[in-house]
Amino acid sequence: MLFSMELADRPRRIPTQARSRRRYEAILDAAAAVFAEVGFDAATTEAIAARADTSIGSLYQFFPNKRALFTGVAERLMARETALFDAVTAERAGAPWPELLDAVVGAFVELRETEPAWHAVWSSALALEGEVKDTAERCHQHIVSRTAAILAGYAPGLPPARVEIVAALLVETVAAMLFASLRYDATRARALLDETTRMVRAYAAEILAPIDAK
Amino acid sequence: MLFSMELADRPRRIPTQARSRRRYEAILDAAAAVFAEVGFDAATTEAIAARADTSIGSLYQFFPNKRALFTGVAERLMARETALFDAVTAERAGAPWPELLDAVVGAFVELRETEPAWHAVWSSALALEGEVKDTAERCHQHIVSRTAAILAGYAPGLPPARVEIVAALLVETVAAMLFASLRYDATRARALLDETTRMVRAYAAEILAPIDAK
Amino acid sequence: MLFSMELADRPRRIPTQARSRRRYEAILDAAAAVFAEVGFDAATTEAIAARADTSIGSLYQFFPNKRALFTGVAERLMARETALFDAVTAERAGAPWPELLDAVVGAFVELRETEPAWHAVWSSALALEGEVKDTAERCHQHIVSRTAAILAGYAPGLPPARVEIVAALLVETVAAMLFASLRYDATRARALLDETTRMVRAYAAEILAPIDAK
Amino acid sequence: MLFSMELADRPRRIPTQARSRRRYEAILDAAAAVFAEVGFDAATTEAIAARADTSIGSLYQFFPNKRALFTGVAERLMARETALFDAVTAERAGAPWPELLDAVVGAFVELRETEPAWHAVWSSALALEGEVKDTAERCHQHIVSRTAAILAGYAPGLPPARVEIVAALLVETVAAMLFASLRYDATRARALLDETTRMVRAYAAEILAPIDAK
DNA sequence: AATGAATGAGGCTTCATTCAT
DNA sequence: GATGAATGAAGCCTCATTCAT
Repeated sequence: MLFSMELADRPRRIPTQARSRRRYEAILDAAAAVFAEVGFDAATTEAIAARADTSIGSLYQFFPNKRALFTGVAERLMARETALFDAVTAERAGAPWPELLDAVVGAFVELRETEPAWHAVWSSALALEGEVKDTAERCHQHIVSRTAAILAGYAPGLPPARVEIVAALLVETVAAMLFASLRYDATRARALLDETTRMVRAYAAEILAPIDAK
Repeated sequence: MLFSMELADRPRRIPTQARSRRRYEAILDAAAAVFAEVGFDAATTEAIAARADTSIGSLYQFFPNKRALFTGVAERLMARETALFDAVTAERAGAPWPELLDAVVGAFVELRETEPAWHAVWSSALALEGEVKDTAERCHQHIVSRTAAILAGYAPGLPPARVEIVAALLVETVAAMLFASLRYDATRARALLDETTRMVRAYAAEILAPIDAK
Repeated sequence: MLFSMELADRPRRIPTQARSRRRYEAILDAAAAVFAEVGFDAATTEAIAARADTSIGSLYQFFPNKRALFTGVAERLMARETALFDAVTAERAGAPWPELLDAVVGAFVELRETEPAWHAVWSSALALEGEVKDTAERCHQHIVSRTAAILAGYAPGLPPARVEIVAALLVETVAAMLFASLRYDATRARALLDETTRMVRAYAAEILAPIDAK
Repeated sequence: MLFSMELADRPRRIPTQARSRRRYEAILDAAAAVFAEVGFDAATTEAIAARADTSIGSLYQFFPNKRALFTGVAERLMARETALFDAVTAERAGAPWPELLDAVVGAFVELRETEPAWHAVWSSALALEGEVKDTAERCHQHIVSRTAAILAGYAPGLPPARVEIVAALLVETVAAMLFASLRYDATRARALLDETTRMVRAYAAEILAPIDAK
């Protein structure tokens, strides 16, 4: 009550001491695993604590409530996602558009396979109210903006409003197909994603073409 | 005990008498509204009963459990969706591809605006186990298959395997953007969907073109 | 409220019209069957109505509540039991004691096999409060008194207080073994009951002997 | 989910720490009292928790469900019963038969007066499915077997099959009269049990006599 | 009288969160 | 800080009973 900010859906504080830090990460890993396995609602704080080899008491030392745990997992994932996007695009600055596209999609396919909570986070993040939603939207928006900036570089003639919406569509589409492909077996998932890049390339070609043509 | 075989996620009985039928539909509507507002897990059977202006007792007379309620909502929606798809495509049989595409997207935009549970159903249906998942998958598969058939008509030279994956991508993409657009304000939602049809057209053009060209 | 006697755990009225009478008996039979199968608590009024091929509405026309249903079953059984005891003992009035004993035990074994609710009634009747308990006690007491009277005939020198307790023990023992034998398979049940009569005979011999001896 | 294998009707864990142990026993005592007062079905977990001066939460920390609570009460009672029987019979090994009989009956009369749940447990244990039934049957069988062994010592000439059924009858009879006497006032209960020992003695005398005679 | 849909109190159980040790 | 026992609000669901038709 006195420290009402503790009620927020955020970690109480991110510890810096090595020991605490380790425990904090262990809890986050456990939470990611449990959320991934059963989803936000079915996940229990006790299961997470057990998975992290700690007590619920300790868990609540770091996270004021269950949503904060989810927020923690989400934020860590979003940070990685943002960093990955920035890294991949920085690395290929100036590369031909299709190559860039492939690189980004490839990187995210890998990310999705590495991060167990990827599916759980993206399917709940936007449904949940509060912090998580904001974080997710911030992450999404960052990627869209960066995409728009890159796109503007490739198609300088495109009006900014259009750039913005095209970027949004690209990001939404790739994210959605990454998501959808989880429902497919490995082979078909691969095929769906390959076909996605083909679609996006065809689309990008049309958008970039007229400008080149003129 | 009496209804021991009715553990399935299906209505106990679907009433035919006008009065009961009305109540049954009212419960389904209420369930759709509540699921739409708070999602499957946060929805309470009591809230649904209250919304339907009935008692929980009555609710449980029709539906043996909460999942059955969701299944009911989902199946009604899926049935409408399937019917809508079939109607729209039948009506434009033979129409130029872009026109067909616009008609389908338009119809689904409207459906989504009419059906409050659309979002809730599609976001939970595939996550839930049992009946619902099957129904959702059947519905999805039906639309993909029909799309594939139509597509094959427009591009007779395309190998069947390719047709299948392209159809899947088209359906997934349109569905996903319908879904994503819910997070946008009306204007930007419109823009996103318009841009989606543009993307899909560009992609379709590329797929259909080589065949025409040859 | 106005007719507060309707709250009693008794049938509302025992119908005399043939049609109603038939339905009343059907309900009682159904109740007996259901109570026998699952016990008082697990029995549902709906299951009983269904078993009797009537509606719950009709059921409640005859019986004001579930306990009344049980009371009805119990009373019918008790009446039969009392009548049976009286008939068997009347028939063998003056017969040698062991013969009488065998006849009574035999008759009750048969009764128990004919009346599905026998076990259910006796195991719940005394646990339940109210009407049923009274009826059961009345029935039990009737049989004990009659047994005492008979016993007094065979052993005129026995002080009345002793006669009473011996009669009670005899009745309790036979009833209890009838009850216990239900937990045994047919062969062992038979053996247990045979052994019971042997025990009772040995006991009776000792009680009657001193008097004969003098 | 975490305790998914603990669906059995057994305690989740039996605590060893003094404090928890005390609470565990308090819950068991409360359960015994409530089951004794109203029976298994009418007992509510909430009433048990209240009686134990705890919250339901705590109750469910030890017992996964209501049946487990009953099983706990039953097993504790059965253990005491078995131990008591063994102690009493061991103590009088070789004593004359009537003395042994009196000692056992006396011990059980006392046990029944000390254990409030005695009646409730024995009247429900065999009706319930699962763990409880098994435990009850094991306990009963143990006492019957021990009785048979003792009996065989007193009457070495008796064929084993007969020993078995006689032992069963003795145990059933004593148990049943212990049970029946609960429905009597103190004086008459005493009288019934005294008469029971008289009956059993007469019976035993007859069984043991022929052998002595030869 | 008969029907069976409607009612809602109340039971069991889970699980996020607190707090004494 | 760490622990994990304790708490109790809240959800799902059943079923005895009522009442409109």
